[in-house]
Amino acid sequence: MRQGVAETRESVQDDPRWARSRAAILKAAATLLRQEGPSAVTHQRLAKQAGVARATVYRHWPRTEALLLQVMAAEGFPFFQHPTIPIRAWLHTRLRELADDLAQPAVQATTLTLMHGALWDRDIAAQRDQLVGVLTERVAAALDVAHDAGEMPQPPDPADAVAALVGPLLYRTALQAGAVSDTLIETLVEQVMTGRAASVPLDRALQQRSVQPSAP
Amino acid sequence: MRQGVAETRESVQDDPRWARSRAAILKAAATLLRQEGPSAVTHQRLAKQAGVARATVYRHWPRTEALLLQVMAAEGFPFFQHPTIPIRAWLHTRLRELADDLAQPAVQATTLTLMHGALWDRDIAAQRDQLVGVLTERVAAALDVAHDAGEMPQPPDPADAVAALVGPLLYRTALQAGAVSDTLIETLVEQVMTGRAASVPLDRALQQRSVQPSAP
DNA sequence: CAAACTATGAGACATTTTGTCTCAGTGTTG
DNA sequence: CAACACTGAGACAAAATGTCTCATAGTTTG
Repeated sequence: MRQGVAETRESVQDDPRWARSRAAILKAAATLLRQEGPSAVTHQRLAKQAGVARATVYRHWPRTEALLLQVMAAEGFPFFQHPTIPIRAWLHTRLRELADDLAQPAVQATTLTLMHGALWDRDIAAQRDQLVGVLTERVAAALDVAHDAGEMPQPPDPADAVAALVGPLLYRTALQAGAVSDTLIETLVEQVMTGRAASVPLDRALQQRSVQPSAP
Repeated sequence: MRQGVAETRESVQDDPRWARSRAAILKAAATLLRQEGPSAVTHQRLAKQAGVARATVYRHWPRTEALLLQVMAAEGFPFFQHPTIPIRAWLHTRLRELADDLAQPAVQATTLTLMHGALWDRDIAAQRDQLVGVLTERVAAALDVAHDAGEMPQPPDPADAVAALVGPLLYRTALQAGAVSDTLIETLVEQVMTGRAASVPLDRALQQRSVQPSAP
């Protein structure tokens, strides 16, 4: 970028004009994604929405895919951190936070665009894998705490536990288009914490993990 | 359609040429969706892929959105039919079928496009609601059978049960990008059938059901 | 403060894509 | 065989896309 001249100061861009444009475009991208979906995130629409010139959008993000990825990555993931005992109560609170977050249209837009786009875009798939990895690690840590505290008989497979806890929230939010009740959360926590059913000796759950996108 | 002349024979189109073109375009749409995603499903790409003229694609589907919806609706939903006792075993087999289906790239493409597109397209949202409705009804029927057979202490809320059963499969398939193990299925079935945790007297689960798309 | 930078806005420009239309050719039906 | 209807090929205007130039103005440096 930057007027064709090679970068002078590393890759850090501290020019306030550049930062302003970047912020405006990012905000515009988030708005367009939320209101009309990824297909509305074009350089032309972005320029109009952000109040900048079309060329400026091209200078910042030659490819809109990278911009969309930036929007999805910007969210961060402040959930399931710092487990405390009893884990049941902690889990309930965290799942409630996540459910409230997933109730927001903007979050639904980024989450589903991430899941959807990962099927065909290698970079989006990497972003998705990273998010899933973080989430699994945090829940695994919490389950360890619970087991150490004697709150669980046998620690389940972390990946399975995350699927059993978060999967229903996703289903309720994205497919049933409804609110997550505290009753549902309570049921899920109790089910997972009780550690019902078979343990996982040779679990083939993640055997084909992290598949690459593109045509099969 | 049809050369500008008003429709002569209702809306049924039995001309073999028309049927051939339609089938070729539908097949092309499914292929493009699976391999490159919804953004690749344009009239131009469809024409090339289907081996028909561009004008023909416009004649059949002036809007590609309707075509995509057709592709997603064409799948049907042959799952969770005809419950038999014991429901545990029946549920296990049905969930295995669904998981195997969800493992296919083509099914992932249509399913996630349905969830994703429903956020901004009213028609897609309707299609999604219909799918969810059918699924919930079938599982509810199965749970009734289980309860009548004394297999379950207290019948859970059907919507919650579906979320608890199918949600994890979706999470494993679409986010963790992994295979669904029989162990996971067994765990899920056991958790739901045991009817652990609070019953659902005044469940607010689906209070904001079937929200309309478009900008918030 | 003044000069050297550097991102921006506005627009030109060629190219591609999109949507609509016409018309001759041909498969289909009666 | 004759009337009908869909298709393919292409023309066409409009819109979108990607790249470029240059004057202007905001920013940093001396």
